[in-house]
Amino acid sequence: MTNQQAVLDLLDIVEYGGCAEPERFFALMRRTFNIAHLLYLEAEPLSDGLKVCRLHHTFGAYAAEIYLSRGLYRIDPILKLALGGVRPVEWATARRRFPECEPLFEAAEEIGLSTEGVALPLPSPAGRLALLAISANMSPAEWATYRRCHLRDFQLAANLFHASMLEHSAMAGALDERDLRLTGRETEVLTWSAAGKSYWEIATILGISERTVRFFMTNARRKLNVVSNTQAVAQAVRHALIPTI
Amino acid sequence: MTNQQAVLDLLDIVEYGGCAEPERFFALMRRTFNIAHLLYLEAEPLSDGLKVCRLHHTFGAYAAEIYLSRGLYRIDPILKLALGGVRPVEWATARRRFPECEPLFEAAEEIGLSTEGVALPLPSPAGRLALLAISANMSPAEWATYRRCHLRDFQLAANLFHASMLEHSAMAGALDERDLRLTGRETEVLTWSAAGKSYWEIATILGISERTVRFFMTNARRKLNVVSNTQAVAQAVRHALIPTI
DNA sequence: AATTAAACTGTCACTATCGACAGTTACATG
DNA sequence: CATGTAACTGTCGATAGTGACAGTTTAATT
Repeated sequence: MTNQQAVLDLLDIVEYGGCAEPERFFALMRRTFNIAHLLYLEAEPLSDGLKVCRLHHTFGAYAAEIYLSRGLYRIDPILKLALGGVRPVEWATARRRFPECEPLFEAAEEIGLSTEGVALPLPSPAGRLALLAISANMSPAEWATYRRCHLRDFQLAANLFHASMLEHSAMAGALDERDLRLTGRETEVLTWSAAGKSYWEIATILGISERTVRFFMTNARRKLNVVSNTQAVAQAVRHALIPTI
Repeated sequence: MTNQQAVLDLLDIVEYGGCAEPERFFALMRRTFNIAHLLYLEAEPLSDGLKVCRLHHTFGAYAAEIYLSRGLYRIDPILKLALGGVRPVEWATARRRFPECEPLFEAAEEIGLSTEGVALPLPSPAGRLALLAISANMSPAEWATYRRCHLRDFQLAANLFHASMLEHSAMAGALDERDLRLTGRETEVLTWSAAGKSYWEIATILGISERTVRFFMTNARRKLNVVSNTQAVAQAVRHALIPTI
C-alpha cells in the first residue's frame, strides 16, 4: 500500500499548479505510485477520425513507432471507449470484449509492456476529448487490488493535471487573442445572430436601428478577421467570445 | 476521518452498478461521508441559455423555489465555472472572486444551508455538460481538511455515478441523438459555411451544384431545428458536430 | 483641451440566403 | 420488389446580408 500522506501531498501539488509540465507530472506520479507508464491524450473528433491536439507519454519512441507503423490506433478499443465514454476503461476488460484488438496487446507483450492498466476519460471543453491512461507491471490479481485502492487518486490527479494543461494553453492563447476583444454591443449582436435572429429582429430586441446592428456586426467581422456573420459566429463560439449559458 | 474501508466499498458499489438511482447514490454518499447536501446536474448549452437535461438534489423544494424565484441561477458563478471548466470549483473561492453573486450565498445562509462546498465538473458526451456539487456543514477550516482528504473520493464517485446515469439513459437518449445525426455532406457544407464560404464557393469546392449545397444546408437546419445558417453553425460548433479548423 | 473608443444613424447597390415548388439517381435493407 | 436514405438538381420570388459612402454624440483618458 502506498503512503497516504504522499498521495495527499501529490494531489495538493497538482491542484495548486506545481505540475503543469507533463514530464514533471509523470515523474511525480511514478515516484508516488507503482506506475509503469502514463499517457495523456487530448484530441478533437473529426468526421474521418481524430485530430490529436496534445499527446504526452512515457512509453518511448520505439513503442510509439510500433503503434503507428502497425496502425494499431485503428483497432485500439481503449481510445474509442475512453474518448467516447465517461467510465474508466479497464485494459483487460477491453481486451476481452474486443477480440479483434488482440494484435495491440500482443504487440505490447512483445516489447515488454504491461497489459494491465486503466484509461480515465477527462472532462473537456466543448468539442474536445481527453484521457489519461495508467499502466502497471503487475499480475491481474495485484492490479485489481491496487486499482481498487488508487483509482480515486488517479482520477483526481488526472482531472487536476488536465485542468492545468488547459489553463496553461489558455494563457498562451490569450496573447494571440489580445486584439480579439469585442465590445459589449458587438458581443450582443453576435450572440443574437448565433440565436438565429435577423438584423431587424436584433435591432428590435436591442432598441436600436437596423443600421446600427449592421455597424456592430461589421466591426465584429473586421476584428475577428472573417468574411461573413456565419463565420464570425463560428469563431466566437469556438473562442468562447459569446456566452454559451 | 472517515472509515477508509467504507469509502472503498462505496466506490465499488457505485462502479459496479449498485447506484443508478440518484436517491440511493445520495443516501449512500451521505451515509459514508459527512455530507450535508448533493446536487447532480446534466445540461445542454443552448444559444439562449441552458437546457437542463437532468437535475437531482437534496436541497428540498423550498430552497429550489427560492433559487428559481429570485433568479439566482443567473448570477450563480458555480454553475458557470463548473459547467464551463474542468477544475473543481470551491464555493468559497467563487464567492470571493465574484462579489456580484453575494445574494446567492446570503440566500443560502438565510435558509440555513452551508456555504462550504465544491462542484465537480464531469466528463460528458459531445454537447453535454454535467456537474456534481457537494456541500458540508463545517467551518471553513474543517472543510479545508475534510476536502483535502476526500476530494478524490468525491471525484471518482461522481464520475462513476455519472457514468451509470448516462448508461441507464443510453437507450432512451439514443432517439434524441438519431435525429441530431448529420450526414457526411451536411457536415461538410456546415464546415465550409463556418469557414466563411458562400453557397457558390462550397459548390465549387465540393464539385456539386449550388442548389445541392442549399439542399444539404436546409436539411442540416431542419435537423438542428434552427432558422438560419448562422444559427446552425453556432449549434454545430457547440455540439462539436463539425471539426475545428 | 485634445484624443480616443464606443455607441449610434442614413442611403445605395449588389450579393447571398431561404422557403416552396418539383423532381432523378444510387444503394442498402427488409 | 418495396421502402428508405443519402446524394443530387432546377427555378422563382422574397428577405437578409454586405460593403462603401458619410456622418453625430457621449464618455473616458491623456
